Amino acid sequence: MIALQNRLTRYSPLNDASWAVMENLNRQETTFQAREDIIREGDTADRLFIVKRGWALRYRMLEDGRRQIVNFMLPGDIFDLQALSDLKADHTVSAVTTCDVQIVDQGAFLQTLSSSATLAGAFWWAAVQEESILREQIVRVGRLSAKERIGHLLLELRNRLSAALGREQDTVALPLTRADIADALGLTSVHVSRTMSDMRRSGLIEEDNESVRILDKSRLAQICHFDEDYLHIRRPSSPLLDHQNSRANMPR
Amino acid sequence: MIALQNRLTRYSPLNDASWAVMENLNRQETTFQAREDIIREGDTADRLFIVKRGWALRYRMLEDGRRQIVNFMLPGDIFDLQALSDLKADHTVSAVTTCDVQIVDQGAFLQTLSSSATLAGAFWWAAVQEESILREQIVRVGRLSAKERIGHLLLELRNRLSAALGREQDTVALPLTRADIADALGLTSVHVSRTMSDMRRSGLIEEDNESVRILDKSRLAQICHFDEDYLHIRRPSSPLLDHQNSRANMPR
DNA sequence: CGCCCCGTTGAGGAGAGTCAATGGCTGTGG
DNA sequence: CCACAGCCATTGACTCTCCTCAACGGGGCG
Repeated sequence: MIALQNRLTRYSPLNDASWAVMENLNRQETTFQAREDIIREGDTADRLFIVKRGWALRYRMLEDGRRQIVNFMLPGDIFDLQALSDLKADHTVSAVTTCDVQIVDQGAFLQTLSSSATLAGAFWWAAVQEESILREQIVRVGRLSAKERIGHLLLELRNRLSAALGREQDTVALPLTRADIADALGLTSVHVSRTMSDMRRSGLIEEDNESVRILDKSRLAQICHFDEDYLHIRRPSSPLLDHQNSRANMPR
Repeated sequence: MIALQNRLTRYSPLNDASWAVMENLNRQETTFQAREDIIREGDTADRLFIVKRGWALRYRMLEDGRRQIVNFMLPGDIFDLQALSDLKADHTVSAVTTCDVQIVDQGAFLQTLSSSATLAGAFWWAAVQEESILREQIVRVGRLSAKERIGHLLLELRNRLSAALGREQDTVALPLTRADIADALGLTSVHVSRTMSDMRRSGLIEEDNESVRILDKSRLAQICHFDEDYLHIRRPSSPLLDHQNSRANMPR
């Protein structure tokens, strides 16, 4: 709940009425077990999902067994907002940990957009950020070395989790195996293991029981070409968010 | 014009009124020369762009000179729709060839969405497809070999250009250097050159003066794990597109 | 004509992959 | 309570894809 609240109010405050509307969407909350599929390739994209607790990830599988993780969904993240289209999903989303997910169908979503411009703005921001994360993932996988990719991902997760929690954290619970990290970064689990060991030895990170501590955020960011402002988006005064009078037809 | 028409009417026909609205947006059309920047890193994202003629590309530059091309914009493509947020752009868009670009500001865009649900739907679809292309790029760069990446990209461009032209084409003009292809795929121009020479020798493609001919689409698709249905999205009957009565606040 | 950009090719090197073995941890069942 | 299976992280040895550096040649253009 806190995570979603932080997410939705990140760019503009929500009044009580808007919040009440959100609460109202709460009817269909489902818990998925770790490794359980939330969306399967081929499912029709006619609902959107909000992570209340736990982690999920989106991946695509090749016929020969290769897997590419496209992105991670953390508490407070709204996903398949963009995909909402009644098309068949071309990827699978599955739970990393036990995961409480709020499922919102199209109708309810459209109602929500109609009833609150503030909420509509919040959803819009979530979508903008989602695409920004995809672009960053392309740069990471396409042009960074193994060490840079890992550090860069850790910093992104650190920042996103800090935002969800509402306070800066340098130690983050990381419920991922080496194979998960490898499949997200276009590497192998063996090489991820080697590289993270190096990073530990060189004093960049510490690891302890499924959690990682970033020892020197600025140094790591510099090494990995991580833009410290990335996702630290301050609220601009956008007509998109304040367009009470010109109600658009297009959701989102 | 044909390209944009094909794009906008891909999923649902446009009536004359909607089309008139589109024409009306035509006021601010700009021509960019090859290599000229259309959007610079740091620019405020307060306009959207429609490619009328030519190619453009979006890239991110690292301080040490590495470049990652995030995606290509072809005739008919609408871009920065998703980014529309008054944030500072974290990437640059520049023209590949001489490029006619229609620039639409936020106000005009919102007006358009309000005035035509059909157009709103068309824009929505463009956004869905844009994100789908980004996800595909992640899989390509993350998990495919050099040969697979190149073939996969060629097939995507072939299909997108065919859609823009309104008929299937196996020979496509490819105004990209080896370095461009390399920076899109996370390779070096030397290796792209070598690999494409191999592909020519093994009878997968032919090249002639800035254009590529795909000799056996099915075989190439199989080799590269390219989903032939990718982007061949048929129009589903989505409430999102027919929601005349519940006008949403959120643009797009 | 000469410059520059681009594609190509060769030689050698490096980063990441493959295969395989080991050891720790956890869960389970006798 | 212990034995064993299964999963995961780690490490070593070796391989291979892709990179780096460099040279050469063709074509466009001033």
